[in-house]
Amino acid sequence: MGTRKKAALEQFNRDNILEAAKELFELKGVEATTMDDIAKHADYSKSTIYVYFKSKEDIYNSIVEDYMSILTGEIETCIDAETGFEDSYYRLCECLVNFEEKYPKYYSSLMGEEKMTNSRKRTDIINQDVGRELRDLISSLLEKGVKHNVLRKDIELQPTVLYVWSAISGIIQVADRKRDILKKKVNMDRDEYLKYSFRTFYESLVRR
Amino acid sequence: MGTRKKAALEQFNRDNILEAAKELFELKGVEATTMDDIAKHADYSKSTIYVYFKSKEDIYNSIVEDYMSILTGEIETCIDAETGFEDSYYRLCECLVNFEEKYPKYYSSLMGEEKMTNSRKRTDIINQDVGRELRDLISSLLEKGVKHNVLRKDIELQPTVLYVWSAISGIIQVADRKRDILKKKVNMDRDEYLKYSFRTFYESLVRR
DNA sequence: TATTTTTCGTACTTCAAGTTCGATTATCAT
DNA sequence: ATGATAATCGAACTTGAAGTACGAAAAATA
Repeated sequence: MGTRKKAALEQFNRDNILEAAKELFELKGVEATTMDDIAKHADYSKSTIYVYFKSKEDIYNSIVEDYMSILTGEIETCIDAETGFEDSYYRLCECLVNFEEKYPKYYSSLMGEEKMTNSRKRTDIINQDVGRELRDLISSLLEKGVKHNVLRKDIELQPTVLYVWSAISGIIQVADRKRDILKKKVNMDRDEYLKYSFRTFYESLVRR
Repeated sequence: MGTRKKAALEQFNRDNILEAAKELFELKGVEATTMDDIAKHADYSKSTIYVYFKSKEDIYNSIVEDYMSILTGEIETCIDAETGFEDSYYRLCECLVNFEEKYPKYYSSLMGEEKMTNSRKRTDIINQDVGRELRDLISSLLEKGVKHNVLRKDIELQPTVLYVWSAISGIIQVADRKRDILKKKVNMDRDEYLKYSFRTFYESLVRR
């Protein structure tokens, strides 16, 4: 078999397995899904699974990487749009919110939490490859703000990239986890709260 | 034995076990610590451990609750101090930073992340008991701001409690996890970055 | 058809959580 | 002190899942 076809076939198998795993993770949760489950559902023998992935964590990480590039793509279209700073900012927020709604299971992994295991070995892919793209995107968002002269003059670009990222993702996380409290104590639904928070946060960035 | 003495003894045993578990969790990580390890190190038989705690997760959660009340206490002294809004705000930030430095292993659990397991059953204790205290403390911080007329007039108290909490904890989390990037790309050490972020964020709250 | 590669199936190993239960030891009430 | 009650021990056991081993079967290739 040509190496070309062979590689494609390998990719096909990997994708099948990942697809099956995604479905099960979604359905029963990551912990509750066993390698036997995945094998059965993907229609491979367990041995074959272990040919393509060296561990369950390996599978999980591959899925996270997939989602990471999807998210990066979506953010790119938000920020690259031909609009001003304010509009792009809100689009970015919206994009992250939508993503968190669609893939709550993966959101925290993507936002830089530990991977599956509690081991301290942090995979560098997110921090260095795809993460890089993200930082560049936010950086170009901020540059819009500079160009249109709406950013506060004392804003420094590089640290603000991380600052914006961390605050927005923190806000979304809490909005998800404290739904009850939002409802009961704050008397707001999640969307209202998010809108309010993003708007308030916006004020920390722009001239008034 | 009087029920009084008996209860005290039970507490004593529980505390011993928790103490041993804390040490091992610190030393080798939570996942890597087995129940046998804990039993041996605490000098009880495994059966006895299971008399006092129904699972490893139970132990972990108890430890988290301990730290939660420690943290709440520390925040209380920060905010109750006889100082103005700005000062209390920075004290709160500092307090959280210190805590994250001292107990990085527990920080994310305290901040509302999932517990040990990936199960969706969220323990309500944090959300309803101790979490309540925290929200009250931040609420009283904000009231200081209102009283001294430094808060923006369009700030609504209740949602802002969560807003402040989520942004601050997000900032600290990222500052910890992206140390490398801070150093290499932003050219700032963690403390500088935190100072910068807290100051910038402060601007989203106050009149200018 | 012969050879090599991939997949399969089954049984195995390992490891840790949690259980069982009879034996042992400590506590207490009389 | 002694017999009853309760707490602890220890050691073997069960369960469940990750990951491995390996020969048999099937598929692709030459």
